[in-house]
Amino acid sequence: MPGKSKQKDKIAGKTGAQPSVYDSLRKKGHRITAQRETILAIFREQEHGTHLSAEELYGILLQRSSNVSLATTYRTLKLLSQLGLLRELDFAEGHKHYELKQDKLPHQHIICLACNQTLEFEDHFLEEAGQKIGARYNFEVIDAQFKIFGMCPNCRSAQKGKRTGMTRP
Amino acid sequence: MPGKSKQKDKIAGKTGAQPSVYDSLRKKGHRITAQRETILAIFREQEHGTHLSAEELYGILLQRSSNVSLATTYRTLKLLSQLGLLRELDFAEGHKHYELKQDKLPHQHIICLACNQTLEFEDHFLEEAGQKIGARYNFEVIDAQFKIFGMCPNCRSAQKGKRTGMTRP
DNA sequence: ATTTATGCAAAGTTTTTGCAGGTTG
DNA sequence: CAACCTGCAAAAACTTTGCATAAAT
Repeated sequence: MPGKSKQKDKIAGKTGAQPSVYDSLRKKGHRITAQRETILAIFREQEHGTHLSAEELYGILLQRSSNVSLATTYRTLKLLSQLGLLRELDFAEGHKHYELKQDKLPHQHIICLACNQTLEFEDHFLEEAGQKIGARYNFEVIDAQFKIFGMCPNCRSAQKGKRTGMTRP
Repeated sequence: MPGKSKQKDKIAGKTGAQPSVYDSLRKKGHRITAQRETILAIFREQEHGTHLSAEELYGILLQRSSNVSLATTYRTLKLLSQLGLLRELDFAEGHKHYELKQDKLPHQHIICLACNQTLEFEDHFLEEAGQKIGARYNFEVIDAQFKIFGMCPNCRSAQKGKRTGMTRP
């Protein structure tokens, strides 16, 4: 279990962010920078379940004239994922996606291998299972992901009777 | 200039390949080639649960003087995964891993984000859950993967002090 | 004979890194 | 101020692709 040191430090959040985020950063000697705050803010603005790729996030940053470089975008995504603030998702598309890690409403994904469509579904049991299994191996669980890969109804019928190769979107 | 001698790879035969594999290939008009057989044979020789990256597999192919190119290695891994003969695994390391898909002894993974060590655990419940959830969305389930990302006992204590160590091998 | 697969090398994507100069605590 | 972070561009890591030839059905 992570040490829940709920320090009542009145860390004045610059953007009204949850103190836990700052704790997570500082805990390991990382610093709070404008770039990191901007990126976190963008994730918080997204609808629950929205996931962004590094390029997509960078695109949003550009739109806002945020002076965050692509390199920093990647560095930040990696760092925040390792701190457990973001979830790193891989849908076998050749690049990763990231979403805000939320304690409530955990969800999992079902991915169509033909059209890359992803659906989300909730399942509390899986969350618990992840914690339990992690504990069994003495791991500190950062994220548990259940992914179902398959063919969506559309692509299934599209390929029926065909002997075509695979389509690459 | 490359007077390629015949693709005289040891063609299956003694590997006791299951007919279902050939069916899977032929079903969609794919062909059975020496390269594909060699690659499948290598996977069958691995211990249950062993997963190989494209480069690792290519390394093995080179060791055996199998004239399978890296391009074909990639193409074959992708094809076999799409046919459901291999499982494509992504451990957030920047490259994918593949393992033989086996109907019995399904297993899942727990991955250390610091040292990339992976452990396997069996859980039949998760397999069933994947099928059930897939059915709910009318998906044809090709693979269901449950992955737990975290910090292994070793890395947990190593980081207690200060190190941010997140080096890549 | 026709269609599919392979090898090669070049090109494509996605992600990482070295450094000098800014920033944070 | 010392440690940490960032931007930039170059480079690395990984994967895909065009095309001529080879092989499977």
